[in-house]
Amino acid sequence: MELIAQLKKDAVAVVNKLYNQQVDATIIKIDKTPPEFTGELTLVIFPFVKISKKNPEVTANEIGEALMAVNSTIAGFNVVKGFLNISFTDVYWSGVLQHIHNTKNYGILAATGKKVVLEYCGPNTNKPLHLGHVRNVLLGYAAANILAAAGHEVHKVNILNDRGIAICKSMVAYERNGNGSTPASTGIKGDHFVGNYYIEFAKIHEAEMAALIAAGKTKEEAEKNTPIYLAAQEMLRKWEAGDAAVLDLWNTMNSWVYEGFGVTYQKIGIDFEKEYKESEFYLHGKKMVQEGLTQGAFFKKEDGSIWVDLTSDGLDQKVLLRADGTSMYITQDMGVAEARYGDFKMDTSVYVVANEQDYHFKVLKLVLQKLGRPYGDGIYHLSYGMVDLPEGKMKSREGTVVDADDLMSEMTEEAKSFLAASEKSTAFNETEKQVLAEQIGLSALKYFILKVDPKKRILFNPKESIDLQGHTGPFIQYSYARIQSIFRKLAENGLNEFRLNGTDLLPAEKSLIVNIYQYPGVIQSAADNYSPAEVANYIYNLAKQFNSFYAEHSITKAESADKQHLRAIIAGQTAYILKHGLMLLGIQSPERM
RNA sequence: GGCCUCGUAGCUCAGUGGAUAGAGCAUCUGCCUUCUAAGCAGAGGGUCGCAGGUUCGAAUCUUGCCGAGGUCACCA
Repeated sequence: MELIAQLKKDAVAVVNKLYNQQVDATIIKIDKTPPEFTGELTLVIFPFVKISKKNPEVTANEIGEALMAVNSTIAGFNVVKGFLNISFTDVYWSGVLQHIHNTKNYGILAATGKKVVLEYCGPNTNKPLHLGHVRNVLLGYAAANILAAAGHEVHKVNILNDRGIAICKSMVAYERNGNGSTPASTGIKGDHFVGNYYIEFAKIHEAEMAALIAAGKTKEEAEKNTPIYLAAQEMLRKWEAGDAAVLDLWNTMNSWVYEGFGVTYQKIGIDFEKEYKESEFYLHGKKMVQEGLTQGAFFKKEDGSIWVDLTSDGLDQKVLLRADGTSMYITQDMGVAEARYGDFKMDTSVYVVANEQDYHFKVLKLVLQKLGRPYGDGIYHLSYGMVDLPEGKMKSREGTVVDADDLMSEMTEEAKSFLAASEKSTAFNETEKQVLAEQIGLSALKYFILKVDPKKRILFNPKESIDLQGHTGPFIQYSYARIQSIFRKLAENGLNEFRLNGTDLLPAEKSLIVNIYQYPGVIQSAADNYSPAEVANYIYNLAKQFNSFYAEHSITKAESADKQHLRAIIAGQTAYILKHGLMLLGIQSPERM
């Protein structure tokens, strides 16, 4: 990065001197030189032709000559149309490599002192996690890692939507048809067990609706008046009233769900520093609404409901508390945000939530700002596109929901059969094969999702399994594993330490160093943009570039000892970045595969 | 209808003011007595949704239109 900054400075000085001007750095445009041209950095000349009053080629040559005179790290330049392609010396790039080689934790940026709380996952406690949650948690976990690598102090938290009508539906169905069975007695994972009763509820509800419609009710009337729906509403009222038996069942069923979630979290490889339960904070949210009313930030309508007027912010009026005093969805988020600030005093609150809630988070931020909360300005909604199936949205009623646990198992099986079909299958014992298949299968799944820009929707076709070759996680893992194999071979010959001696670089060696040099900048940009996809695409390109190098140039049988050391260092740094980058994405790097 | 997001190769995606728009999958052709072929090298495949505007220069910024999705609930 300092390379570009220096070149920019030099360019400003040179242009001002050559053409007797006072230009500022904003008109300097420097890009990475595309691979089909010689050079590492390119200065775009077009902005200067008005000043120089000469054609682009002449201007470029003048500036190129002048730059060489002031900057001794520039080895040469070439001019193509309006572009000045600049090459730096092999000595310079060798020095860069040496510096990186000496840097502990290369890619980790200096501490910023900024505290970030990142909320992700946010499951409802009435059913297991599905593909949508998978994107959420992969994105959240990776974003948290990247923000931490960029120097922030990051705290990962979960929000459990543990109350409300949904869990009551599962509870009612369980009371009717559960017959005292438990996850333990049935051998069913807790979250799936409770989810089954949610499905059970839907079935009963549908049957009862049909009966009501047959008895002459409209669909809308029937929807709200089936005996089981009324029972769920009654259950919710009792819950809010603190009915002991209802609370007991609620606690029991939620504990089953949490146990199941824990297994899924572990399998997918995510964690939380703290979990907030909606049930514990929604009451505080109500107090905040009352406070806002007293302050005059909110207003009360005749029926007693409390509203916020956001029309001056380009939004509408929004109800915060119903006339009967019961809370809204937004109330819990207010309460949780307050509690969280008490816990962490964070500068930024990142909420990883799908883009269907864009409006909600605009409102939340404005409401907290109107309440004068110090954490209001720091609210950031990391909004991501939904995961769609070829038929459109996932619908539990149509059984098209892709279950998170099933999906992970399927990918593991996929990797397992790929391995079984390979001749290197014999190199691993059964336990190793199982571990490897999980690492590779999960890698394929995670990379498939993370390589896509978060804000774009993802199309997932369950019929076409996720690839294990090409632009995939396993490709990057494989590139890493092959480099490790090189180091095992070198170690067999007693070579464990490497140092740079000669400084001559082949173009392929130089361009790998240039690419390695980009890594901290990639982390910075990925953190600024909350985009793990930037890291994912960068490490893919690095792996691809290295694989190409690998096919052309041997390391164990390099032309000279100096070349062997140089390439070992390049390979070592490449492997380090691949592993580190994968780690940021929540993907493991097997040493052999 | 208002607002928001997206539209790039047959498919899945990169590319947010610079050069002849790039990868992967799929199709086709080569490469394993040489560090792991989950790899490498190459071929074909494009009106960057459409039309205007700004600019020396537009996939990128802007306006309009078309298409897809989301949202505008006293649901969460």
